[in-house]
Amino acid sequence: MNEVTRQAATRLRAVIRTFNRRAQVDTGEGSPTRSQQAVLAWLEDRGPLSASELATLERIRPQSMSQTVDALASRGWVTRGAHPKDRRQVLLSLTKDGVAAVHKGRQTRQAWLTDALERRLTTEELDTLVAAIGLLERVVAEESDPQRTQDAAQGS
Amino acid sequence: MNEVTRQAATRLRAVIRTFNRRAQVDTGEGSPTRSQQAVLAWLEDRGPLSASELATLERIRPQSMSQTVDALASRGWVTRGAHPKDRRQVLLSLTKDGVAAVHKGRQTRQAWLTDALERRLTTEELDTLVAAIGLLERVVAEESDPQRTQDAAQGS
DNA sequence: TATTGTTATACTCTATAACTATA
DNA sequence: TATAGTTATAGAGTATAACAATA
Repeated sequence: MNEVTRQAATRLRAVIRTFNRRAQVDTGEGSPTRSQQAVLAWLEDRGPLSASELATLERIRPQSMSQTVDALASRGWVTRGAHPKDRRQVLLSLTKDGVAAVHKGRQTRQAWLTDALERRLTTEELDTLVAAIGLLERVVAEESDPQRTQDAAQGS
Repeated sequence: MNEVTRQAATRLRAVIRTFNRRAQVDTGEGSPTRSQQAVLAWLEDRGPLSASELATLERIRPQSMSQTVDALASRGWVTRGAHPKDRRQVLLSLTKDGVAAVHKGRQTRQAWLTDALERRLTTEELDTLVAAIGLLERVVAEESDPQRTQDAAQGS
């Protein structure tokens, strides 16, 4: 094991830990929680999805997703619709309020970060960061792990 | 607001979200939980600390830290000792088992990351990442915010 | 039988409120 | 009065177990 790699891993874990602390912004009463925000963002990005698909995307159990979806439906941010071909499935769709909520939530959660990036990095440093984000996306990408292929392939 | 900054922020938040999912490795029965691991790491790094100091470092309320400390003491990973000058304070110290636990926990939690860094990045790309980690450390650093100066200065 | 979804229950992490002991 | 620490309680987020409906 390369020592440079080991140190990079330690520092990366530490700074992401700090990042996560900073990211716990107070979003106020009317805003989605973090897990709710994630689900709303998936629905905005990919359109109607089933609870199973959302659970796979978020890498949590379907039972856990069930509760998040329930909360979102109670708030009027998503509606449940029938799947055209498979009556077991329930397709979740964003309502108008849901779209507004995800936009507001994203703006609130991202404000501190865009502010910090603007104020604390030069243009060149921002370029370096963007390049590194691309590398990180590669690093954290899912393995083509035989054990998880089945799950990963579920999204129809 | 610069569009490049906005997109960088969105991608950074997304990749860190994925990172966090990947980081939720199964550490098994005998290992510290994530919050326990963090406390053990602080004690290893800085020596005996009070519960208040640990709460400040972790940016959580003292009442919350109390519970984590309680769990660590029950496991025999930390011991409570008297503060030499202030009898209100309780100084937490790592036991031998605690040192072993934090080492094992770090190794387990970090394995997937060092592995992925080694296998998916070239040496030059790793350099870019390390440079970006330095930038991120600056970005997430705490403001010299007048409202929090008192808290931040507590660590004696 | 397998898959989708739900309900019940429990654990981790953190929060607020209220309290004791010490400064 | 202020600070350090604790106990009680609650909510968010996730897990496993058990079940119903549909494929």
